Amino acid sequence: MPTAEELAEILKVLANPVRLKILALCLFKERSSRELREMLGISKPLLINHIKKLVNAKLLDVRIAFDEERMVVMKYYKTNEFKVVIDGKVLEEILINSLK
Amino acid sequence: MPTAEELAEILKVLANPVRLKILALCLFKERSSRELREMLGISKPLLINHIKKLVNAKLLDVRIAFDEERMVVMKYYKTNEFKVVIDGKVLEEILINSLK
DNA sequence: TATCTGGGTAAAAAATTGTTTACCAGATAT
DNA sequence: ATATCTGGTAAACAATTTTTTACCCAGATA
Repeated sequence: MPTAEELAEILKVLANPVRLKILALCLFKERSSRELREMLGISKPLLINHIKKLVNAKLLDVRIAFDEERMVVMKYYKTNEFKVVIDGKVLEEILINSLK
Repeated sequence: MPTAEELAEILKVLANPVRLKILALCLFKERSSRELREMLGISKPLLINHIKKLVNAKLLDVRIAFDEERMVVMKYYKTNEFKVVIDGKVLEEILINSLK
């Protein structure tokens, strides 16, 4: 049973087309930073900024792997399974929580 | 089948605690501007601003009534029935639309 | 040496949102 | 006349979010 503030917070993370596309792209297979950048056509700091927010909200998972051959740490992103619903039932819960 | 931009737009309207509370308060009965202002403790222009966005997104309905006795136009707000879902299935649709 | 890859960050600019202040009309009441 | 109520709006200011620019590391390659 979320409060209006809590629900708004997660919706704020989802309410961005770039972040929705990142989640869509990492839905079936994990993607590297570079892959995402090329598919979305956005700058590195911008992608990292969006990824931060998604990881922070636990919508996106990170797997850190060490490439033995190239001696490089790699990060792979994959969308976490989630389901956010906003309907009358959820609003009713908010109403009850705000009255309390 | 929404695009990432379309879904983000409606989520942006929902991603605000005040607007979620307005929808919750107008869920079971229609409310006047004054009622909402007193229950939420916010200023008139601020309430109207939030209401505008909700009505614009078709999440909130307005009924305009003329009070014969007091010769005053009254507006009553009621939450429209809706259900917004964000999950793997929706993200998959976004993925297909963005590839197209 | 210079450039590429991988991983970033910090700060500033740009754009969007949220909120306040001040004002409008029309009718009623003091 | 002054103040209340209903319904607003328009402009300014504040705060947040998005995006860019510039910089950092290390290791491999030309």
